[in-house]
Amino acid sequence: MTFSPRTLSLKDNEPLTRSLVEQMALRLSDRILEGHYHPGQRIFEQTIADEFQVSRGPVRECLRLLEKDGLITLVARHGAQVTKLSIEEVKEIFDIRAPLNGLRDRMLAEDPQRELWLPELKKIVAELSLLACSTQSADRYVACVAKLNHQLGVWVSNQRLKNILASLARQTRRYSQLGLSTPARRQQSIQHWQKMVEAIEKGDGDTAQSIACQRVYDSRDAAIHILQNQPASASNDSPTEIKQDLEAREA
Amino acid sequence: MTFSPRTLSLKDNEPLTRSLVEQMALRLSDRILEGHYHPGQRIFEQTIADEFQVSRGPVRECLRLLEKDGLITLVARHGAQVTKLSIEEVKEIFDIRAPLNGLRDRMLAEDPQRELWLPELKKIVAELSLLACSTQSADRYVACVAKLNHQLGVWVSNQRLKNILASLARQTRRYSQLGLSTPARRQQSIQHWQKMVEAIEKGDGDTAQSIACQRVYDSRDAAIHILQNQPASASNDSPTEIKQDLEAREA
DNA sequence: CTTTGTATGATTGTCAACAATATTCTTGAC
DNA sequence: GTCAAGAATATTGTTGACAATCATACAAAG
Repeated sequence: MTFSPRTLSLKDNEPLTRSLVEQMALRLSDRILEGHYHPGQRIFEQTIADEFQVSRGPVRECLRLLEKDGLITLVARHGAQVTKLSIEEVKEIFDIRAPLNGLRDRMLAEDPQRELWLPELKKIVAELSLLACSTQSADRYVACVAKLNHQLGVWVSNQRLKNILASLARQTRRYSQLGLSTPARRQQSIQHWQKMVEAIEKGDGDTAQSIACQRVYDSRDAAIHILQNQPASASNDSPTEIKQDLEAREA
Repeated sequence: MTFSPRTLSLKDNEPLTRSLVEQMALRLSDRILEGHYHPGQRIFEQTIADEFQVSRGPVRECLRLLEKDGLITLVARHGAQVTKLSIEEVKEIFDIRAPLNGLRDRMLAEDPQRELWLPELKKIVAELSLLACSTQSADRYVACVAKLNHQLGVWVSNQRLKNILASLARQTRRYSQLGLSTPARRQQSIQHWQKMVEAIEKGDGDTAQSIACQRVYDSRDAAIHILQNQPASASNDSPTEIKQDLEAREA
């Protein structure tokens, strides 16, 4: 049991530059984002430890990381549960994303070396335009927007900005999808992106910033509108989450 | 040893709503911010554990928290050291603070209930004006600005924004002080604050936002200017920090 | 029928010991 | 004197066990 647990208890092909705890955090956050756990569901240390064939120590550190990332909520002497955001909290996060996306896109528009990555950007936006026309490809459109945002993060020089934006995007992933569920919204979205490319090409930071800001506010409003009309997915207020406890246990 | 370690190993008067780990994180970050540890200094788990009279388990969780807060840097299989920021990194953080402070002050200016806290705000700004005139009270001026920023955080409704801003402010605390070291800069600073109060009183979100943004950029430029002319405090590039290791061990 | 107290199990919080790795020190050759 | 290899030490990574706390179920009293 004790021979080289770091390489054995997880996928061997993953790089060892990341610690065991960080690898677990990555895989756990994937599970949460893919909907394997649902909001409000409790997460038990021993369960996770068994699944990863690790003791509870590293699991606890891992949960601290996920808490700081906003994906789970830790209550002292009660444990962890997948973060369940109220409509107000979703709005809060989008409100923060707006000016930060504005900053990012301004920096990109004012990047002296933007010629290096502009072709790649145009390619993705073109791909996006095709998907936007199709009426039934909401998932693929969302995936492409995610890819686009990821690439923009790669090209931006401010590493901390990149990390904060990635964290906020993760926290609102499921709600961003909501905002792009109608073809009309996707049309609006693609127009924003096209104008963004223009602004970046011209080096117009002001325009790029305001477009980015507006784009986030539009997703915010669309998401909130849907959430308010379908309160089932965000208003389950049973205080103790008993059913979900049982689900977690029988798994 | 085992009788109620949670209340015994730390100050008894602290509230128990916070876990032991969070209490330690608070006290450790205080130490870092007060300069008890200097940038680049290594932090050993066992040393901290001994000082707080706990085992290394909680200390490790605590260090994970501080890492996410940017106060320490964790390297796998090497340990923790107090984060040492390059000039570029300091600039990065200020660049993020600018639009977020802008958002905060816009939200404050557009708060329908701002009448409730405006008098208190005016009082602090008045206090600041007095300190700005005095030529030798840099420390007290900095402290007052910190109090002001803290209060603004209390009044803003977006909890996440408040937390992110607080974290970024902590990371740049020692550099913000640098930016306010000259009386001229303090004069510039107080003028910004006075215009801010006006804008908030009028409910002028646009102006409040742009003033806040400019205020951060001014501190950024002042801090960077000083850092570039006094590179001693940020360019100690000895890779292993040997001397500081020794200091830490003999303590 | 509701409520209160109690017992029981489940879960988190902490610890001390061990394993694995990194660092420092010593020794020796050149 | 400088460098390299190996030993010794220091430090981090992980574990299993125990203590403290929480939640639930159940019984008894009102």
